[in-house]
Amino acid sequence: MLEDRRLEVLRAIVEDFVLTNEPVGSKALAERHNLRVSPATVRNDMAALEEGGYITQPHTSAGRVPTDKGYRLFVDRLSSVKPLSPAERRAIQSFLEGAIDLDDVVRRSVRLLAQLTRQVAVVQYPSLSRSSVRHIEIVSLTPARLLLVMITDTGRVEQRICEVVATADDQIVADLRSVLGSALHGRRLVDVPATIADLPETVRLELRPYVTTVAAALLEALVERPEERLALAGTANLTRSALDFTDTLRPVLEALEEQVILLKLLGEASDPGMVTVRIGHENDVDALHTASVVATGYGRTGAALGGMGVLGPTRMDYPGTMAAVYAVARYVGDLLGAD
Amino acid sequence: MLEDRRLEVLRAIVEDFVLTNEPVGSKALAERHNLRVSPATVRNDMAALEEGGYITQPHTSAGRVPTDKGYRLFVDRLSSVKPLSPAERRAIQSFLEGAIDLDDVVRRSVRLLAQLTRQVAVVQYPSLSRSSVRHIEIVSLTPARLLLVMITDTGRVEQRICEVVATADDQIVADLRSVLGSALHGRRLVDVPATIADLPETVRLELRPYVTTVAAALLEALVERPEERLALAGTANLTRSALDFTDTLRPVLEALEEQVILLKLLGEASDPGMVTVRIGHENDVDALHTASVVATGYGRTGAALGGMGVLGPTRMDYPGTMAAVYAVARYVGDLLGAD
DNA sequence: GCTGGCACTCCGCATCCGTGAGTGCCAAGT
DNA sequence: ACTTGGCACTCACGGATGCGGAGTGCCAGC
Repeated sequence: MLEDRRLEVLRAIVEDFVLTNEPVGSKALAERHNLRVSPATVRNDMAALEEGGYITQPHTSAGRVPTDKGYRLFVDRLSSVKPLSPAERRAIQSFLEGAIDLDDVVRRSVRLLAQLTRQVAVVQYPSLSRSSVRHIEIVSLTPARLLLVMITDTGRVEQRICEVVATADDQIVADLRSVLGSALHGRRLVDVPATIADLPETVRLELRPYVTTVAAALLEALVERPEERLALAGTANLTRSALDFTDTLRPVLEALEEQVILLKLLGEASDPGMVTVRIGHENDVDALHTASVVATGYGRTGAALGGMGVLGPTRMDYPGTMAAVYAVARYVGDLLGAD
Repeated sequence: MLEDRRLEVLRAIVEDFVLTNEPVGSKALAERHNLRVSPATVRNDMAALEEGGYITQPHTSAGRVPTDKGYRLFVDRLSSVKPLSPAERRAIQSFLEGAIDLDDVVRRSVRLLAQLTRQVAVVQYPSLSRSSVRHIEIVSLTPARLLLVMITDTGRVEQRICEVVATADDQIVADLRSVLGSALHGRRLVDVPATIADLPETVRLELRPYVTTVAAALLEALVERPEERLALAGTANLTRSALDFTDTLRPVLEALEEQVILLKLLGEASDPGMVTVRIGHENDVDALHTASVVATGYGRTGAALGGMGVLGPTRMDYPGTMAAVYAVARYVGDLLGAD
């Protein structure tokens, strides 16, 4: 009973603080939420919560503010999923359905997410390593220069130019195409290196050097570029919450320019259907110690195509944000999965 | 003689203000730059310059600050081109030479530009409309679904999925490929619509519906997407100069998310070898009235592949920025032109 | 037309309350 | 064992005040 009320107080603090961005005091709390107890009682509970490290006061005799730990408890135990309104769902659907290709899907998703949450949104392109080869094309640009184009089942197109030692005539290019095509078609990208390793030995002698070179180029493309692509939107939303420049905003903007960091944020949360939240110091990147990340994966359960999520101040509407991220990820997953 | 000194004073004001970000007064000016006249004289000149609208004072009895008009005069008549140091040139070259493909070139350029200028950098991908077709590929995904891939001479790859009414067997796909390939190979993209308009009539009856559909899809891809791609970097640099949030930074960040706006900024300055500067209110976008844009085109003179540039506060090191933009554009142009 | 001198303006900074919101603690009530 | 009202205390915030200094405009003299 007592414990229950304390949690209720914490929830009230979080909700009020998220709403007003001002430290919340005992009196206002007792009034606005019908806690049916006096401010004095609330004060006692607050003292206990502060003792436990869930809230803190910016300075003596100011209201209380949730700590990272407080938000964590809120997210884990106190927040109920806030379903989107039918209007929102329809908006998502219709907005995404207008997309004409993969690029467009990703760009639309990221903008949508940024608008819905009023935060910074990040969407990862379908991961190469998790998709498989739909088609391989080889085009000769000049006799000694080949262009390899690889198309994945998610619609991603990767290209790479490759120099061959001797000139390759049309027959050779055609042969190369068929050799690679039949060897790789349908393979998952992670399996490609193993598959092409001993490919040269299986072809006639004349073709061997070409296959070797092309295989090497392909390998290089796959290794040198586990580089996943990302789309970003809504950075302007950062100005909504950040209060000072050099301490808060700059480091975050800098972090957002680092693909590696962003990928890390998304990567650890890649299970579709499961929205993960990382709050403040739970982010191991220093620059993001005052930020929270709400992320999930999209695609088939157990085999995510990529991740998406939003980043905002710890003071954030978690239920709403989580709902939005979840919903968009689902739609995008359906859209790309159906292909 | 008199006129000369006034200009010299203006230059000194601009240089000092860019350096210190503080209104500059007559005394400091007379000391730091060897003008060989007394502060009082400088004051007279300043009064004249203010009269002419080149400088202004934030409040009575503060130093002077250049106006947009003042910067304009400075850029047009007072700034000498500041050549990059050999070290910088080498850095640019080696940094760009590591690029492995078009995407990489663009990404590297934009980061490089942001670092060199410490501003926000924008680079446009080689414009579709100005490049020509190197190769067209058609892949059948499912019998009724074709994937069109178009590769341009700048290395850009555009793709589009296309549904055909009846199923297309391998023979048909091969025919389609050869018809389109021979019709379009080497054509400039702007000429493609005209070329494919009457293509259906030239092929055997059986093939006609397919050609019609595919041609329509291609057209759609070209029309619906004059959409040029852009890369952006260095937004964190905005925090260096902007002083308040909602009035300065937010609108700029918002503007930066609008492709259309960015393209406009670059588009008007697309002549390679010619660096254009747009200062403050010369930008017709309201949000950028306190910003300056330094831009140029890259590629062959008279036939630019795309634009690139940086955006920063009007209080900016114009000579240095212009030199950097110019240099990077040249290298990128060479790199892509050589292909 | 340049220069020194002088009075003037006004920003920035520090200082100084007064106010009020909010707290912690305690003693009394249930 | 909780809850409650009362009370003294703390401290950020905002407005008022005062001061120093940088910078200006103007004028008279060189």
